[in-house]
Amino acid sequence: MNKKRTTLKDIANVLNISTAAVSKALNDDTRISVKTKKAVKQVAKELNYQPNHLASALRKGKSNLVGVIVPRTNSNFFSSVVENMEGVLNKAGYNIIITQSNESFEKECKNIDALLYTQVDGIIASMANETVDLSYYEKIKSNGIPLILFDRGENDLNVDYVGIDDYQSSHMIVDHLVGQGCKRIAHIGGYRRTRIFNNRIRGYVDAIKKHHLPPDEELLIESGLTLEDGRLQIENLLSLKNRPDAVYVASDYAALGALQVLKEKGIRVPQDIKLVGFGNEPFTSLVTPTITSISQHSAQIGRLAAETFLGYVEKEVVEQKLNKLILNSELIIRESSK
Amino acid sequence: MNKKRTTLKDIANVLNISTAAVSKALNDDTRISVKTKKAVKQVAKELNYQPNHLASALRKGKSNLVGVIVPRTNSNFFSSVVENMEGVLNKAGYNIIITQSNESFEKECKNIDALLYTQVDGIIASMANETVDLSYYEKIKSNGIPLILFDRGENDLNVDYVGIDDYQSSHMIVDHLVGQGCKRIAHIGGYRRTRIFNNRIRGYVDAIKKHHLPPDEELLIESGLTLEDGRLQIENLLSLKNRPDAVYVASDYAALGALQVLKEKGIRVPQDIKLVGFGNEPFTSLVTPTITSISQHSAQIGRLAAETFLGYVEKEVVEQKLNKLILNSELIIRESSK
DNA sequence: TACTTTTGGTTAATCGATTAAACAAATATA
DNA sequence: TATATTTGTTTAATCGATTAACCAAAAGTA
Repeated sequence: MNKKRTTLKDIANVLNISTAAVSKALNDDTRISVKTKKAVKQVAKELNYQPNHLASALRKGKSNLVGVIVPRTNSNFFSSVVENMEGVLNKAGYNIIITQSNESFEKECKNIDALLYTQVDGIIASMANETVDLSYYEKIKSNGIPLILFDRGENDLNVDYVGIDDYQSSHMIVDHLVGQGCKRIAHIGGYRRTRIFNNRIRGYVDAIKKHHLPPDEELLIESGLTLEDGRLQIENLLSLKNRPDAVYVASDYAALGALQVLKEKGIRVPQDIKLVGFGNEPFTSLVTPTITSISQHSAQIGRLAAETFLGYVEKEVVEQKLNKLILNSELIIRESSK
Repeated sequence: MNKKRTTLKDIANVLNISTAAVSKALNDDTRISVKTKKAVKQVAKELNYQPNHLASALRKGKSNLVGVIVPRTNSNFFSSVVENMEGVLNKAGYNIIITQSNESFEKECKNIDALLYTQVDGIIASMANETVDLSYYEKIKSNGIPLILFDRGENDLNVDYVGIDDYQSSHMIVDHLVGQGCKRIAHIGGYRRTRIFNNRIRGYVDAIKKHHLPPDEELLIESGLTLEDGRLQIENLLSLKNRPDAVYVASDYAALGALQVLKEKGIRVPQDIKLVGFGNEPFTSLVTPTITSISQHSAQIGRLAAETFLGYVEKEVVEQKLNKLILNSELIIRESSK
C-alpha cells in the first residue's frame, strides 16, 4: 500500500520550507538554524524518511560503493579477507558489493561490467586462475576509479597490490623441513605462469640450493593444485626409484589429496614422509594428521587493501603512487611435518 | 585523465540529434529508424559509452539490484546457494549484492539498511542465528519490496520461504541408522528456539517412536553446534552408563568435533559408534572416516529463491500469494555409519 | 544613522537517462 | 485534392538530492 517512499519534498511540505533547507538540515549544514534542524530531523523520523541513494549518488558523482571480486567466497581465506575489508570500508562510509568469478574469466568480465555499471567508486579484486587477458582490468583503470588487487594479481597492470611474500614463504617451509632432518624435499607447485606460483617455485629452488641439497628435476612438479591433482602427483613422486622424504604442496587442497593417497598406501605421515600445505584452510587442523601450512594473514590483507583504496579517494591529490604491500606469512607447524 | 565518462549527450552531439533519440536508439525503440540506431550504436561503441545506472535507476524507479544476506559465505552451502541465485537473476537482468551478517543481529540490521539505501528491488535472506527481533525485516516489507527467506527463516513474518524438510531429514537419518542395526541413537541438536533445529528434534523423537525404540531423555542434547560443542557433548554421551551406539549430530562441524574425540579415545567409528552429520560440508568427505550427512540441495534452493523473487517483479499484478517451498533433502551415506 | 556582516534561508540549476507529449514530414486513404 | 495516419524525431518534464548563487532580515560596527 504505502509504496511511496518519503522524499525531501514531503518533509519540506510538512514544515513549509524548501527542499534545499531540508537537505542541508539533514546534512548538518552550518547555515541552517538549530531549531530548523531539529524540526526537520523530527519529521524525517516520523515519516520514516530513507534517503534515496540513487539520487544523491547521481548528483554527487559518487556512489560510496566499492566492488569486490573474488574467485569464490567459499574458502576461509577469501571470506576472511572480505570480512575485514568490509569492516574498514563501512567505517569510512562505504558499502561493498561482493561478486564471485567462480574462477571463470568470462564471469569475471561480467562482474566488472556489472560493477562499473553500478557506478562503484573503486574495485578491489583477486583474479581468477583462468585470467590472462587483462583488457577488462584496463577498462577499470580507464574509467578513472581506483583498482586494487590482492593475492592473485598480475602486476604487469601497474596497479596496487596486497599479498604475501610467496618466495619467502617457500624458504620458511624448506628451512623447517631441513630442520626436521629431511634431505629429499619435493614440491608439488602450481603453474609458473601464475606469478604467485612462480614465486613459490623460485623460493623452493633457491632454498634447496641454500641448504646445499642436490637439486633434482624429478622432485619439482607443476599442476593445477586441485585435490585430484594432489592425488595424482603424489603417486608420481612415490613411483620414483628414490622417493622424497618430504613434500611441500603449494595448496592445502592438493596437500589433502596427497595425504589421502599416502594414508591409503599405508605410508606414515610424518614418520615416512613429511607433508606441508599452503593457505591454512580450516580443514588442515581437522584432518588426521593435522597438516602444517602457511597462514596468509587474510585479515591484514583485507584491511590493507581497503585502506589502500581509501588512500585514493580520501586524498584530494590523486597521487598515482603505486603501493605494493608484501606481507610476511606465518608457518603453522602441525603434526604432518614433525 | 579521461575522467569524464561519456553520456548520452556526448553521443547526441556527435550525431547532432537529441539525447532522447539516442536513448531510444540504444533501447531499440520502434520509433527510431534503423539507420539512426546503427549510427548511434556505432558512436556509442567508439566513445566506449557506459550507461549510468544511477540515472536510469533513479528515473525508472528500479535498480535491477537484488540484495542477498547470508550468515557467512564461507560455507559450501551458502556459497553454492548464492552462486545459483546469481545465475538465475543475472539471466533476468538483475545483479546481486551479497552481504554477510557474520551471525550478528547488529550487522544484519546494518546490512538491511545498506541494501534499502542502495534501492535494491528485493531482498533474499537467511537469518543470523542471533536474530529474534524481526522489526528490521518488517522494515523491508513496509518498503514495498519483495522479501524471500531461505534456510533460516522465521515464518511468523508471513513471507516467502525456501528450505528443506528438516523433520523428514531426521526421519531419513534415524531410518538409516536403525537399518544398520543401531538400537540406542543419540541426537546432538541445536536449540529448539530456532525453527529448523526444533524440526530436526521433532523428527528425531518421532522417528525413534516409529521404530519402537525406548525414548531416552539422556540421548537428546541441545547445544550451539560448533565444533567445540560437538566435542563437549560427545563426552557427555560417552560418560553415560549406557552408551549410545549411534549419534546423529545436527551440524557437520559439531559432528567433526565428536569424531575427533571418538578417535582420540580409541573408539572406532563406525564399528563401535556410528555417526551422522548434517549439511554435507565438503570436509565430511575429506576426513577419516568420511562422515555420513544430509545434503540440502543448495543449488535448487538458490534457484528457487531467485525464481520466487522474479515471480513478484515480473508479474504486473502483485498477488501477495505466499510461497513456502519445502524441498526434500538427500542422505549421503559414507563410512561413518556403515 | 548608514553601512557591513552574519544568519537563515530560497531559487534554480544540475547529475544522466527516460518518457509523455508535441510536432514536422512523409505516406496512405477517401 | 483534402484529410488521416504513420514515421522519426524533438521538447520538455521528471526521478530525488545536492549545491552554487542569490537574497531578505537581523545583528554588528563605525
